[in-house]
Amino acid sequence: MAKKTKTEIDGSTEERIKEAARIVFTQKGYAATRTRDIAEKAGINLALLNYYFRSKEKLFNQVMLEKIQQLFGMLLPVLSDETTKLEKKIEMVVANYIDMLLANPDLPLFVLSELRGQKEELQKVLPIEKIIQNISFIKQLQEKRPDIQPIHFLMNILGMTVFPFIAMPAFDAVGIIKKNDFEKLIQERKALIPIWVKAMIKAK
Amino acid sequence: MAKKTKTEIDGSTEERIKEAARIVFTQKGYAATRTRDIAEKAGINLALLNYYFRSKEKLFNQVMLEKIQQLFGMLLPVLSDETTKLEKKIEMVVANYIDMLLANPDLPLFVLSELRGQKEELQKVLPIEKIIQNISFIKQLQEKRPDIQPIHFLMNILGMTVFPFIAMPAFDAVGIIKKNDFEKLIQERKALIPIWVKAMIKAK
DNA sequence: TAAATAATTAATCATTTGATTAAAATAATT
DNA sequence: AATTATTTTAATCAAATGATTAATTATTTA
Repeated sequence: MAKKTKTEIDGSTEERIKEAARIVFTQKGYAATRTRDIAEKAGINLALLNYYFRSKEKLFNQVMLEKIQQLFGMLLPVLSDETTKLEKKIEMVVANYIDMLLANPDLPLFVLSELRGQKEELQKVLPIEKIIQNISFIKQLQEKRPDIQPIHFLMNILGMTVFPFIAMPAFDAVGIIKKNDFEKLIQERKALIPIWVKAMIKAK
Repeated sequence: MAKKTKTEIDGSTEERIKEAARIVFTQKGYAATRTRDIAEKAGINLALLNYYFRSKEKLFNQVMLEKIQQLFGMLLPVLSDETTKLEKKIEMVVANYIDMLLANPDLPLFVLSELRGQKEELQKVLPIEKIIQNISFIKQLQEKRPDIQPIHFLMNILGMTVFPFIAMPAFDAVGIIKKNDFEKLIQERKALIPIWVKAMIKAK
């Protein structure tokens, strides 16, 4: 932790470094990111980065934890709400998630690819054991379809929602989808995915 | 291209380097890969790598082209076959794709995350413009559901099939899924995804 | 205002890393 | 066998890069 003082409590320097780090890390990944790039983007001297964050890895871990929270954190509140019924939950999760992803299109690819690298510190900090157990979403699915593992439907929702954002750079690089059409496509999916998920829950 | 001679036509040295490169690049990504790692894994002197492939980037491009082919190449033959009807195509694509992915679990995350980096050479080599147009799969979908863009269903199939492999490292790092359960889950999906896709094509 | 603390910078280190070179070992050709 | 060409290695280079240090500037505090 950097020592706090009035000058940077308002977030000026430390926060500017972190914001630059968010952008560069997310765009290029940990290994391809140079601390000099972050410093330049933040408009500060390279030494300041180490002054505030000690090392590239420490800075990365802070950013990464945020990003993991951002990517997974939204799911629990909705999925574990006891008062909302299954169909409504599906609609809410998909709509919320798509909105978040449209605001952070390269978030999933960043988090999922960096998690492959197994930064030790990170996997401990996640209390996701509860996520799978306590959330009522799982129970609701089990009631409707006791013959199919609930995790399947969760993967289907996430897959259909998140995959387009993961594949977008590839599709874009190849010219399948023009940047502009993408958002339109995604907006359509916001309405369609809940319909599809409900259909597949019923499907025999 | 390296000069060919009897000794390495059988693939000994050059192929051993390439095979090591496939493994290391796929596991760690381009930026995090050190040519020394590849050399060590191949059991050869570092200079040999440059002797055969000139540079890290040239070696990577060769591997990457293979991997792209591996990831996308399988789709066209099945999807564009005029004689196979839609339902059968869905079953075949899912089954073939899952088998391929089980044999190459980190292929999608590797290709999709590296494609984000926009290596110029690569995107030109792909004649995927035809893929979207000529394949009869698209037409078959349009006949059944003229009210929905066919690309949606393609994304659903790919998303439900590929996403588990992309999210697996994350789920694994967090302990959601034990390595062993994963393959069982995937095998279940081989039968389930076609059922789900057919259901969502009918869904109104 | 003076002293002390914090923030910032320029210069520099030490390591890593992709790549090259020159020589040695191996294989092919005559 | 002698010569030539190819393959392989050890040693080294040069650039990139994460990090540190010592000095300078700005801010806070007494």
